[in-house]
Amino acid sequence: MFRVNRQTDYAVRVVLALAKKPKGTRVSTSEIGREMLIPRAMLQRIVATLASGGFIETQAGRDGGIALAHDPNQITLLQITEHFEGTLILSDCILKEGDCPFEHKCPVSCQWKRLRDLLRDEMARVTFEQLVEEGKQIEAELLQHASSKSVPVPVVRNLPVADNVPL
Amino acid sequence: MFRVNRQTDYAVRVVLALAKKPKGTRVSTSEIGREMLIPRAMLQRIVATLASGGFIETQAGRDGGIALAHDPNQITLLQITEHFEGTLILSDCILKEGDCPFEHKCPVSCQWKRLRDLLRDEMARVTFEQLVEEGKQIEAELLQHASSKSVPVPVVRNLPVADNVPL
DNA sequence: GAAATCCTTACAATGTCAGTAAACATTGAC
DNA sequence: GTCAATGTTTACTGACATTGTAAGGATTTC
Repeated sequence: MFRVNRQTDYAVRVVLALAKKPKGTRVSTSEIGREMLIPRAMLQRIVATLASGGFIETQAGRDGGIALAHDPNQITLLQITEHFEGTLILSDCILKEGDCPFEHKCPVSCQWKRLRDLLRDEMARVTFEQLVEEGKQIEAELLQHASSKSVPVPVVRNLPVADNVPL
Repeated sequence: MFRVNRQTDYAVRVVLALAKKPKGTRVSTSEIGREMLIPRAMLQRIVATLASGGFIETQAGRDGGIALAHDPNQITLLQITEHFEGTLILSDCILKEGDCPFEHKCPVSCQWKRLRDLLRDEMARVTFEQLVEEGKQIEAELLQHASSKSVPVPVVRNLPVADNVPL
């Protein structure tokens, strides 16, 4: 297949939930679990992993909880993803030097590498500040169209959508 | 993780091997297996899958073998990949309508969708004709530098490499 | 009919992932 | 100091996908 683990999805949701709140707001894990519909035990590991990556600050004990360690505009989708998935790789053949019997002679590995760099670059541009903003826009659109009959479709602004894929 | 199956990698190699040869050349599976270092039993399945996708034409019997069904410039990396992996998906949350409890309210799914479209678009631009050309360029560079001391590093021409990824 | 080839199916070994559970450590309120 | 609420860590299980092996069947040429 070709997709991020569910754990990573969950982690993104957690960071987004924190990014939505005023800076420094501390929230208990269980509260986030309720809000974001994440199984408790999974969430425990995710929180620990986020903390080990320095993305959140944790506070044990009564009234404890977690809070973002940085501004949402300093945290990118790439950072969270790679912290949970490891460095992005589209094909094993560029994983290790010498792992592929064709080494540098292979044009395919060059392309996989180029595509990976492209994807990484793009993911590095997506900050959680941006995601929060887009979330607000989407909610505004939903409210605006609430009484209309048409189904509201969210639009990501200022971002060209590539749909000119042949075949 | 985040990578294509080995089977897909193998399949790409098979198509590339065929694309390198003069149009219509028929090659036996076992020969490709030797050339591309693919386990025999795996290769059988891969060839069958390629045939079912209409990418190759097969001929049973003595002097049989496989040949490309189309020009290399009509076959893209995306086609082969999606035929073996299914439609590209970066995150499950955009897999099915109604599968994600947040539906369209979620800015994250919008981004995953945008990134996926970007990647698909880029992969659709990579044809096997291009891969063959790049392979020739790489070999030429290798020959040119064969007597020099520097380790030859292949360069993909006219393709910007995104390495300005922060952090 | 025999040999070479592609096609299909079943199966086992391995690894990954999602989720559960339980014990532990830390903190603040009383 | 004790207790309760919270985060931390580890072990385990079941489900599933992936890789690879093996065997038999179908097709074509000689």
